[in-house]
Order: sequence, then structure tokens, then C-alpha cells
Amino acid sequence: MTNALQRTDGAFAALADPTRRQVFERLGDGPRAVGELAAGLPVSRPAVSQHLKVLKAAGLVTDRPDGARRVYQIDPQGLGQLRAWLDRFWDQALAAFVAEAEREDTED
Amino acid sequence: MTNALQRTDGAFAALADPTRRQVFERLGDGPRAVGELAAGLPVSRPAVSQHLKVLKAAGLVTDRPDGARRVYQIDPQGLGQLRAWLDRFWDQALAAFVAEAEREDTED
DNA sequence: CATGATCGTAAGCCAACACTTACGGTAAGG
DNA sequence: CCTTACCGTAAGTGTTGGCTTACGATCATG
Repeated sequence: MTNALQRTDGAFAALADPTRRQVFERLGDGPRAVGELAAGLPVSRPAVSQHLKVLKAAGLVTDRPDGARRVYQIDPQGLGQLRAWLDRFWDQALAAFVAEAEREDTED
Repeated sequence: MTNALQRTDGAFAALADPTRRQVFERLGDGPRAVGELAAGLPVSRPAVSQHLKVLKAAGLVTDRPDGARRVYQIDPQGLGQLRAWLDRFWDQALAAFVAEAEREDTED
């Protein structure tokens, strides 16, 4: 149970930063190189590189060399873990929410 | 589209911190007062209070006075927004992922 | 009305973090 | 080979953020 923290910690922390999430979202259209991602973003290329490193450590992206370039791609695994946590928690929380609402109706 | 950033920014940022997510998860069992939440956590009560403030600003919880105490409860709204973002992105990313995998098979 | 309980906020401190510039390393091209 | 392009990492900096202690406010109790 407390393990669920560790597992989703990286993903949540990674997606917390707006710039980093922007990089990640941009990767949702398909594989991109670092330079492509950096272009159009208000930060430098090394900054994007560092963001990608964090995303990779969180299991959200994978990278693959392509000549002198390096292509990054979304890894469904990390995204799936996040979804699993959210789904499980969604059911639990919603159940507790409804139960509480009913308890408020029946009691004084 | 860029608006989706703003909308989910608060939620992601709020859930990024492990302690804060622990508070939130604990709230998944049902409504709790601040003192109850603080007990069992490795941080002080004011710290929990500040965390709840952030969670509330993110639309993840609601609060209601109960005498001298203050009861916090999960707000399905914020959780739903997060789920919506994740679902939408999941479909998009997975589609791009599969498309890329197939493109790799057909091409040289 | 005085006391104890519960809580939010302010002030201050320290670590984490996002960013920049500078550098080195590798791959394609003339 | 020499040059250019592309990228990751190191070092340094300024800011953000989570935590603690201290304080004031509000509510139930006697």
C-alpha cells in the first residue's frame, strides 16, 4: 500500500513541472528528437535534455539513437501505472464520497 | 490545448509531493479532520494544514467546519479532471505508439 | 467567563529544482 | 581529416517549496 507511493512518485513528480509536461504532451503526437522538442519551447535545449532525463527515469519515455540525433518516444508503461493508480483511487474515493453523501441524508 | 496545461497544472503539482499525496490517499477512506490526518504522518499538524490548502486550491478536496474542527473531504471534480486528461492523452499517445510500431515494421 | 482543544497563518530556514552557459563526445558530410 | 550538427553532462545561480516554531482566532466545556 505504501508501495503505491513509490511507484507513482516518479511519474507524478515528473509531470508536475509545466515545461516538462509540455515536452511530454508534445511527445504524444509521435517520436521527436531533442532539438525538435526544444524548438518552440521557451527554454534552452539542455533544459529539455534534463527534462527528458527525468521523464525517462519515471518510465514515461524511452530514447533511441538515430545518427547524431536522439529520438524520444512515449513509454505506455509509466503512463499505464499512473492510470492504474488513478483508476483504483477513483473507485475507492468515489465510493467513500457516495457513502458519505447517503450517510448524511439518512442521519439527522 | 495549451489550456489543458493550466487546468491540470494544479492537480499534478499538488499530487507531486509524497507527503501531500499521502494525505490525499488517506482522505480516500472518508472525511477526516486535520488532527486525525496529522496523526500517523511524519510531519507537524501545520504542515498538513498547508498541504490541505494546496489540495483545496487544486480542486482535489473540500473543507467544512465541524465545531472547532475542520473536516476535509475528497472532491471528485479535481480527480475527474485529472482522469479526463489522462484518458484523452492515453488514447492519443497509445495510438501514436502503435502507429509508430507498425510504421517500423513496414518500412526498411 | 475562563480553560482547553482545534485549526489557519506568519516568519524563517534549508533543501530541492529548474534554468543557463560552457564543455566534451559522437556522428554525418565535404 | 576537418568541419558542422546534435546531444548529454558539469558547474553555478536564483527561485520555489516544504517544514518547523510561534502566534492568534474560534468553538465547546465547566
